Amino acid sequence: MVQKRRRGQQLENDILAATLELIATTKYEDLTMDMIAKNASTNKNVLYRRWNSKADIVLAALRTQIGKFNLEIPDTGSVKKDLIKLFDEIVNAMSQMNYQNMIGLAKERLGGITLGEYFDKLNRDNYLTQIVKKIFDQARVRGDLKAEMPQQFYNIPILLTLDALFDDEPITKQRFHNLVNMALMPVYDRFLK
Amino acid sequence: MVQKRRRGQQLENDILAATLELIATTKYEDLTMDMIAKNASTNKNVLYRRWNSKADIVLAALRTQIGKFNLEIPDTGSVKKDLIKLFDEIVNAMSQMNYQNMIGLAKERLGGITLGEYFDKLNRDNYLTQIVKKIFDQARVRGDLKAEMPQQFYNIPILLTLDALFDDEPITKQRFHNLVNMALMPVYDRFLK
DNA sequence: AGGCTTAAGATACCGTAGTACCTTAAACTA
DNA sequence: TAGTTTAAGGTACTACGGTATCTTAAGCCT
Repeated sequence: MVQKRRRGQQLENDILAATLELIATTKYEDLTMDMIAKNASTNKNVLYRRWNSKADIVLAALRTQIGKFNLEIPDTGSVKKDLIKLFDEIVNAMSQMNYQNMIGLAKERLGGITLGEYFDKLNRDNYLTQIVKKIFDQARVRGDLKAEMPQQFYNIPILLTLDALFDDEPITKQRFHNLVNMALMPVYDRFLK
Repeated sequence: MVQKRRRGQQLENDILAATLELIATTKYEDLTMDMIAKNASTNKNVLYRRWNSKADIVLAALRTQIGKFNLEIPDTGSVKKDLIKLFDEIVNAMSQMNYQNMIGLAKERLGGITLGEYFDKLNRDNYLTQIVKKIFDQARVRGDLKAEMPQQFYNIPILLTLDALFDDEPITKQRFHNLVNMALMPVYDRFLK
């Protein structure tokens, strides 16, 4: 029985699903483009026609899952409470699904992405930073903003989160609460009424 | 005339010098281990006996230069002034030597190092973080420390510096002053008398 | 239905990081 | 000085990211 030839979005979805399937059991450095192609019953060329690199396809696959987390944009009326709620949701989301050991996985599996690739994306399409910006948009609408914050400051949460991921301490709500209270709010308070 | 066979430290120095020579004109991704080996008149095996990866050898080579900057540990009697002085020295050092375009170079040439490799080193042997720790050691000796700071907080300067390197704004003293005043001191003040 | 265009399938290829393995010079030991 | 150990030199190899090129199926247009 010959497999019907898939096209377009259908094929793309299948490839990302195949990538996710592999990344659940294989660390990033050990994951090969040929493995992805084979698991999706296709070949490397098809991958490279859609994505520019291994990092790209893996990030794309992970992003489909981040979407499923369906993180609400917190809107408690306070930037600090919004941030706490956001990180709580992240910790919750991580402990769900088959993401129990996601910290170790993220470390191992994202570890192979290069700094250039990473920082390139940081400002463009980083999910956490987008949410932080939205939290400040809400504050602006409420009139809670005293001054506009330099763009770079919106990156601080993801920088600290990433740094936290890569050291060997466990990721807990408490730890993020400390980050919010001791590292984020002291900085952000300056821009808030 | 046959080249005498070099050994030990002598060989190691030659290899790092050869690496630096190449990295001055070649971006990280385009630099090959064979190029380094050839330029040092040796072979890849010798490199891999001393360093574990291309990232390792390149970072080691760059570190020899950072050493030459001979950054003094600032000791002004105030953490804030120490940090300002430190970043001023860094900007000065960067504008010296043939480091005029070092920002672009660092971006291009370090961009190929992976996140894992980078964060792995961050806590272990990051030069900037070491200096920040020393600045706090001095504060501790002076009795200026109200409470011990979590380890992760010593990383904030290098994280912000790296993030600044990878966006497209020019690196200036003013920019670092803003970072110190608006992002670092609000966090650190909590631990200072 | 027949012809055309697009993109998937398949295979072969290149370059480089990293390894295996053997030879040989340098340094150490007696 | 002879013998031994250590590490450098040299060559060949593997594996994987990424590319080139050709064939062929799917979808579209008339």
